[in-house]
Amino acid sequence: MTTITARERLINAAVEAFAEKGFHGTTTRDIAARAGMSPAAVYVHHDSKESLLFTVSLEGHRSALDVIQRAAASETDPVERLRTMIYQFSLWHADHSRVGRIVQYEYHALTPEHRAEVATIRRSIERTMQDALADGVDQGVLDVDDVPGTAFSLLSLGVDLVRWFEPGGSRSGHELATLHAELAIRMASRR
Amino acid sequence: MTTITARERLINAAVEAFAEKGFHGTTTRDIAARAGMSPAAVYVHHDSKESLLFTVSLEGHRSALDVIQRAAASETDPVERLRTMIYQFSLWHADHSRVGRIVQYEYHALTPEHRAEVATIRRSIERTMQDALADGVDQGVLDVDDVPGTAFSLLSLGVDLVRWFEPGGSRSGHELATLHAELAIRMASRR
DNA sequence: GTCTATAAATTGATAGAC
DNA sequence: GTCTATCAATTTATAGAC
Repeated sequence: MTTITARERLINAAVEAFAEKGFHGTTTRDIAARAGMSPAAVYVHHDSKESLLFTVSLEGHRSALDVIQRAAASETDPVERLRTMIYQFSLWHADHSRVGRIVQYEYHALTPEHRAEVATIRRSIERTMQDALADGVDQGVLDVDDVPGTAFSLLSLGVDLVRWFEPGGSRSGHELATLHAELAIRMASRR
Repeated sequence: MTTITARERLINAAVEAFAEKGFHGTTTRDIAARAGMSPAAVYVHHDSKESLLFTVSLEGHRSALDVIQRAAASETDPVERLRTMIYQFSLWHADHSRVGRIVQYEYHALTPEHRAEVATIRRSIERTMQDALADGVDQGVLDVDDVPGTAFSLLSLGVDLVRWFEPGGSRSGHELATLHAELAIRMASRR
């Protein structure tokens, strides 16, 4: 049995609210109401509105990094590894589109210190993607002129999902992730 | 000689502020200060903070649509047309990254009526891209399984630039747009 | 740990003098 | 068309009772 603490209820409410209205468009009253609590209850469990954002953003960044690192480690063939990495990264953004929106779009609302902390995770994600491309080029299986630029572009496919993706829409996350993986291989494989 | 009206000064100030802090994170006092005016002066030239956003967003959407439509009309060969469309669309997002950020990320801050108006422009952009792909497939020059999905993915390359692009950074808009155009051809051309 | 009540500051927008 | 002054509402966060 999973017990949901008041602290977690507030985090879930913050995810909903921040994803829907953005950090600055969300009031602490709104978060409290979504969690079924009074405005004052927020501050019993969290220091500030920004610390609530940081909690969500940090957890989201860690989860996205974990997904792409696991995918990178799961395959040895560079082409299949690329396919899995892009599939999983895009699928994560579809399956966690609300958290993903907060991760990607509320980055500037973090304090400088908190922003610096998630920035290191972002760099790890980018490096993981670049390393996978560079290794495929070294093995003579991939053909990538501009490794950093192509890595960014591949990640953009997943990232940009959160701008418009709605669960229950006409396309499933699996469908979009499969398309992205296919496009990624065309972008990076030898022809 | 170009005369800049007070109204335009306020629009430029709003572009800066909205791109930097988002619509809800920007105060009308901030906009006024950037334009070198008192807070009250804003309302002499614009009805509300949201109408300032709408002015910027509408003009931005129209400009982006214009760029991709001109590019589509400038070439007849489907491959070269695709290259030009993606090059120009990505270049526009790099050259207008602040307006682009407002176009893409402050869409939900518009009133429902204003949002509906820019939504029709968005659909035109997507249709222009889809038509170009479908025509190339018909001519047997492009190979695209999922035309709507691929069109979205191609546009994502340019759109996602505005999330991180800074003028004067290590990569020029031309460089990125050239890369995107090359990747687009690999994604959509017959192999 | 929850609430009601409220402080203290900020916000979008307006009034009215010049 | 600009300003100073200000209103009315809202905001983040806290105080203190239970």
